[in-house]
Amino acid sequence: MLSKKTKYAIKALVALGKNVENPPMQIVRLAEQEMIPRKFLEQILLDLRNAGYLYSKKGAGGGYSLNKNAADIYLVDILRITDGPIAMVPCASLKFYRKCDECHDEKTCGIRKTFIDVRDATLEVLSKTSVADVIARESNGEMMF
Amino acid sequence: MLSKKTKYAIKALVALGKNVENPPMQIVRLAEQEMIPRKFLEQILLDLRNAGYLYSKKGAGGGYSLNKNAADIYLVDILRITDGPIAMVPCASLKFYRKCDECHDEKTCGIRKTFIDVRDATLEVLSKTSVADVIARESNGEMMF
DNA sequence: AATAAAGTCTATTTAAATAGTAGTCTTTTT
DNA sequence: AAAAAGACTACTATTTAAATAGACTTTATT
Repeated sequence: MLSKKTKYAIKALVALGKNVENPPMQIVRLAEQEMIPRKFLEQILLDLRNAGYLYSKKGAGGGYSLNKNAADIYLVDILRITDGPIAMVPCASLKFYRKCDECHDEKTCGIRKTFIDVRDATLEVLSKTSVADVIARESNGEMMF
Repeated sequence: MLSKKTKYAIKALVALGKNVENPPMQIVRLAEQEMIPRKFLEQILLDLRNAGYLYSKKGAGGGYSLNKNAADIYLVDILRITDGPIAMVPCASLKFYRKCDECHDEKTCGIRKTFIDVRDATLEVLSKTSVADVIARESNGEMMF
């Protein structure tokens, strides 16, 4: 399951993506608008900023805005920032590989390949979906979330 | 991430799949062999049994064995028993649908479709992989887990 | 019939991870 | 100088996963 952190991150990016014509948005406003606990959102935005996805400005009139085009921000990358690995087992992770500790012998474990396939299938979808796609779908009247 | 419960379940099924020519295997033996905490394994086996995947026999000479052919036990079904939904968001779940609570308005949420696609991609892999496949791969010398 | 060897079932405890909060510091504008 | 923002770190609470405990039931053996 996706963590709330990730859901909040996506929501924030979508909101900022829609706000792109306007001046930067303050954390407090964003938190209220998206119903996200303010201090929690603060941390999330910081992470996204430190990863280069957001631009922030301090002081009066400051706030947050996207640092990239919404079409260039892919959900995979966001998930990796907020939730870590995409794979369901650490040993099948591309970016966060770790040895599985239930597994005494990597050579004789029969499930890794399956979960690498799952990972690849997931990656296929998530690395093609951008924040812009999410925004586009919202207005489409499709049933979502 | 897969829970330990699920990993243990898969391990147990694999071990029982290999034990199919022999008399039923006792929980204690299985726990020792697979290095799974005994009482925890006990619960897991019960779940698998109640779902129809295992046969158990009480009393002296009793124990557990597969109740289906290993080729007919698919990982999807096991995951659903031990971890619940396959989807990453409740509103994208086929078997465990729930409304997402961060989402005030299902109509205007842009991420559901993406996570339905992810779910379908995952399902595609997991519903084609059986315990027999896992066993077959073990002996293949492929690097796993 | 008695005993021992198993599994069954439910409740509880512990530990880890997630979610959320608090507070102080820094930068920028007015 | 003051006020309005974000930056950063530490802490607390809540939830979920993992593990443990114990009393009960069934079956085989003697």
